[in-house]
Amino acid sequence: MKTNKKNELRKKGWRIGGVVEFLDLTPAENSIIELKLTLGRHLKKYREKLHFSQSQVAKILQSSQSRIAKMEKGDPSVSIDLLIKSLFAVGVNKKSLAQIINC
Amino acid sequence: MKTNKKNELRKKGWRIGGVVEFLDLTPAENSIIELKLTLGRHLKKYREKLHFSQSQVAKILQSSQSRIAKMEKGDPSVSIDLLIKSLFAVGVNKKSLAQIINC
DNA sequence: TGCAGTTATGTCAGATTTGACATATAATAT
DNA sequence: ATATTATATGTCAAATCTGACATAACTGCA
Repeated sequence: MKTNKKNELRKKGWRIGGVVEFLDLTPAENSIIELKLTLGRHLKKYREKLHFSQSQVAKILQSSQSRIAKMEKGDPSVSIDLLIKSLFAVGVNKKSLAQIINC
Repeated sequence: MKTNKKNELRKKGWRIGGVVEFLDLTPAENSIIELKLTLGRHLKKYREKLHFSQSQVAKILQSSQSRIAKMEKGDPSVSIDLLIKSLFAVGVNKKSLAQIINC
């Protein structure tokens, strides 16, 4: 992984786990981070397609505007669980989730 | 949702959230539970294909045998995060993850 | 410009998830 | 039958994630 890419992630708050701070991410770690970013991007896409604000989506999800923002921005404090729950809640089904993940 | 199906889930420890204990799950809630069960089943499938024991996989994942068992059994204490991390760690890629989810 | 609506970022107490452990049960071999 | 190895289940302290809140930054618009 290129160092500037890693710095970009670090800037976003990603802690590149403990001892391996200065080593490359494993493929699995990479995939997880990529996946979160992808899911967040698509959440935003769906929300915008529905012409909803983050606050409106937050209400539907019983969450908060700030958390929606974090999801869409790929904040490391957000779990894949929450991202997938949110996508389902805005009407994404298994099939489209699979497409999102595959891309 | 059929009552006996719901009892089956309840037996496994699923709490059918608070007030709606006696109501059907929302489609989103349903999808999440289904997804966890699917991911767990496939984790087991991959592990067995590799001829690994749960303990061996646990070591790779820096987890524990009991948590692997819980993942494979669809225990409600397991997150989608952990399931997906585990699948990646045993060699599943985005494409096959998408296939798993879609099925 | 100032204002209203929206999104971004930081913080934190409470909730959830975690690995680890003990121990039970199941499967397999000798 | 009884070791051995594998899997299942319950518990819990520590780690992580959550909604909520404050507040900053951005966006368009009168």
